[in-house]
Amino acid sequence: MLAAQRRTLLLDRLARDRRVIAKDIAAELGLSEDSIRRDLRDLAAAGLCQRVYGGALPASPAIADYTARQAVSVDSKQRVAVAAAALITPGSTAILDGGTTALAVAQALPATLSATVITHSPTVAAALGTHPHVEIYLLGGRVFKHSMVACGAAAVEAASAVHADVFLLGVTGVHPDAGLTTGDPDEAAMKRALAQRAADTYVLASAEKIGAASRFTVLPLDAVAGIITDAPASDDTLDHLTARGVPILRA
Amino acid sequence: MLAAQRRTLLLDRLARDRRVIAKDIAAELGLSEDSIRRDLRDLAAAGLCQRVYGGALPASPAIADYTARQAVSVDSKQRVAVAAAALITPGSTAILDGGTTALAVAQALPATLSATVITHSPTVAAALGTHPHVEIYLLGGRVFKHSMVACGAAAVEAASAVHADVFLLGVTGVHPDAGLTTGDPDEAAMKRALAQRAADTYVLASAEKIGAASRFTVLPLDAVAGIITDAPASDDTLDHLTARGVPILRA
DNA sequence: AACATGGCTGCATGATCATGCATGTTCCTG
DNA sequence: CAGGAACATGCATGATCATGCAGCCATGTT
Repeated sequence: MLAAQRRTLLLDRLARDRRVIAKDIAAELGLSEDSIRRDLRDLAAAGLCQRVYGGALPASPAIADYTARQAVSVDSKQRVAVAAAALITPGSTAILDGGTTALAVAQALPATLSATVITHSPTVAAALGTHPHVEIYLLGGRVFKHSMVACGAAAVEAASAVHADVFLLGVTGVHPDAGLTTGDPDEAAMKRALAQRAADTYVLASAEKIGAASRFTVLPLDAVAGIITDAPASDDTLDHLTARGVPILRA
Repeated sequence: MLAAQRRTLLLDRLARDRRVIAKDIAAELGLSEDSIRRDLRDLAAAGLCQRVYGGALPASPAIADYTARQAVSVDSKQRVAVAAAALITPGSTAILDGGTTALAVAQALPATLSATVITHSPTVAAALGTHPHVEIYLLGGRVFKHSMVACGAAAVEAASAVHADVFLLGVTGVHPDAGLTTGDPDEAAMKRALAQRAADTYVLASAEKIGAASRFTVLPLDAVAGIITDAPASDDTLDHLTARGVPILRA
């Protein structure tokens, strides 16, 4: 782990847990507390966190949000993202959903990839800006702040004009009965509209999503071409899904 | 392996793993760490990655925007941005252009601002994500990579559906004869369409833009409500503009 | 064929940085 | 107020870095 990565890890934890304890992080990373303290001191000097006795607190909600975008490497989402990125083949057209996992997919695309990516997420589009050979098509509309995606009637309308080979769909739950779910009705409608515009829909489902269900159904399970997950092979929910004929792609 | 191939390999690894460690890559490719370091140094200079102690990290979109292009006149843009941010008043609706100066405006908005911002730049929209009370409306279309804004027929069409109080327009040149200019015809058309949708258009023009002219005219000088600049008060070009009745707002 | 040029590479050098430990200080808790 | 935990600081060590230099190779020129 690079020292610079450790700092983003600290900011990430800060955003997630709303606090950081120097001793715990030192033990977790196998470093001396001195190094962690030095990091926290420097981050505080840069205004990125607030130093307190025993650890640190977030500097402000805005900063915490900003840093949360820079996810740290080898975690569950990253594995799923790398596997999903392989589905966007050179020359193809893909629809990329919003959310943190889809953002990780955008960042995991090889820098040399030549393809067309359609997205309703400004964050994803911004991340794709560093890929010189990726054509970006942005779907506009009212931006739903929680997940930073364009939703609503205008966005659905804009989606109706596109066609793609694959749609990489992010959800908050994959459940044997409830199907694929998310937390907002407008978001669900937008995802549903996007699924209709692609030949194949693949679901991005890091391990914690498997077996979970949110309030609004996006699609039934049999409407997708595959579910990409890093959940362990012995997962009961996955066995149910496999029994129903839903292809599981191991990340 | 050619040196150029090695660089693309580094960028791909960076996308896949979210980091690169100089020592590991050197061992893997059978090269000295010096060569890898040289590569990373050059890639960082090109804005394609971020050099850190021990290796490199991916360049974040915002950073790529700033470093790759005008790392110059950052202070100048910042002053203009702060002055322009004051034009987006609480409760109003503003159209915010793309480009680095407009991005600076987005970042200069107070965190407590309650307003509606319409933009065709995914980068600007992403930056506004941290403002909890700013309603974001995204205009979609094909994204023009150089300045990261949606352009083309679909974007112009989407623009026709909105209405705003002010439009903060970014240009590359403000010239007494050529008027307000930019470097791309589609971009110019999009900016023109946006100007029609706002009651007042203000131009973001940091000092180096004054007196410059690019190839495509966006608007004549008398079509705008004001030009926001930090150019010195004794500037000849500004005197010409003032003589023609164009209001100058000092940043 | 002989030579010059320029890019790429590896090595050596001194500088810089990250880290852990020791020391003395400050802070929290009971 | 006492004990212990957390802290800042200085220092030693090893890793990493920038720079300059020399060798190698491909290319183009005489």
